[in-house]
Amino acid sequence: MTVEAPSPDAVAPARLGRPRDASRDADILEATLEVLAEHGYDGMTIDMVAAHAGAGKATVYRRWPSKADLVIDAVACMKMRDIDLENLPDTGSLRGDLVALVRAPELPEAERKMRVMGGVISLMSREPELAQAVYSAILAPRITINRALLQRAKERGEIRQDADVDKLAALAPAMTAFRTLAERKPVDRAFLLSLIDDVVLPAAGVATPTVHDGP
Amino acid sequence: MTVEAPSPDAVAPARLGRPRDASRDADILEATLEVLAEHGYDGMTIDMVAAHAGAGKATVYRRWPSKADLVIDAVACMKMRDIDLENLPDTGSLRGDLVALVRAPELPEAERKMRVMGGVISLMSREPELAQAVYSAILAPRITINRALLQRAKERGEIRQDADVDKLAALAPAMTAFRTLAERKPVDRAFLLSLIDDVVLPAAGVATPTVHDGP
DNA sequence: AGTATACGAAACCGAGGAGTATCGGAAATG
DNA sequence: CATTTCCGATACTCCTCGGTTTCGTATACT
Repeated sequence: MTVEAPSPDAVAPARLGRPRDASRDADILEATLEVLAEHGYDGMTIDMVAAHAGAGKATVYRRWPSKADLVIDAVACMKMRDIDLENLPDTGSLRGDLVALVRAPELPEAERKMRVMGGVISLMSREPELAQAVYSAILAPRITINRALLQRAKERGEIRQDADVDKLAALAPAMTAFRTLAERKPVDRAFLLSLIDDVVLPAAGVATPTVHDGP
Repeated sequence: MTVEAPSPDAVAPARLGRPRDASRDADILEATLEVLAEHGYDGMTIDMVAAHAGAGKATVYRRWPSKADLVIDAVACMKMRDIDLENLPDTGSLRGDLVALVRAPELPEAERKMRVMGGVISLMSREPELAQAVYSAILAPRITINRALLQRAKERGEIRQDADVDKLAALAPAMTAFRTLAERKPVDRAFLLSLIDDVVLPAAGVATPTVHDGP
């Protein structure tokens, strides 16, 4: 994304003048997400973001050419703080794996992701790049993890062999988004556990749906 | 909602001058929904709505005091064209009832409802009246119908006695909204039938999940 | 006819926000 | 120390859009 200035020595950019403070980038992106989650794309102004980041407007526009570019970048940069597919939970049972993904300290962050998505949803139709960023940063991580866990359970013979893994993998994210954005109710641990025990596991055809309350 | 002019004879308003053309109301509300579905709340301008309805801006503002009021009214007025709870389908089986609700000619209308909701989602947090209108006009009808059908199936002993009827009733609307707004894929008959057969019915614990293709 | 209002079209007003430019100061290079 | 660029702050331009008003015409009641 970043255009490199023409320099014969690519290793040492060695530009003139005061160098950019890289820490401002992260502050601005974080402020963007915060304002976005609270006010949505159109309710967010660059001044809000700058003030929230303790930065000047010029500092924002020196890094991103427009509001749209800033938002796309901010959304795309949410991707990282998630679980990598390498070390998934492996408790032996599908329920154990799913419950292991419900970690209380991450719930507010997950809920904010949903609110960010809500704040840009009406723009996604006209900005495919934004739609792509939302999908790969917010939706894909959870769906992909769920799919992997379900597929493993299927191969283990723990769930129905004709289970629709793709739909089941999207089930929890869909219900969570729905609850946050449409019903405007909180997504707490109880809701997620009930979702696992009363919807996902029964739909997957797990033999013994267990009682709530996890490890 | 309408304020009545002080008139001794309530039966005959008998106002002076040219009377309002009531047909403009419906045209403007319909135009509002159309523009809303395509551009979202902030992308929609009153001029767009007026042009789309073949009306003048003044005609709009003579009826609604502000853009927000117009949108709330337009959303609230979607409620009607839905099934009433009085004559639900009653085919004898839960699957039959659910499949009977999947009627091809109504799919585009249902999809537009979802896009309208998407265009307004970021505003629902700051406008409780709008959130209420969205819920009762778009979400509540489907959810309530599903809940009634599920409850009946439960009393019939067709589904698990410990099935979470409330969550199951919201399942299809949530997945449909998710598919339309987040995944941006079409909601066609095949998707809805697969949703019934591969997710809802298994989750409800129906004994024999049947093959796709309905009556 | 006379009056009062609704209609579509278009001009108009004012607020707010995206984006730019300027300023004094700070931090790097040479 | 000179130069160059970054920084936060702030003033400024330009344009869009919500909302109002005006105008010529149409349609009702009296």
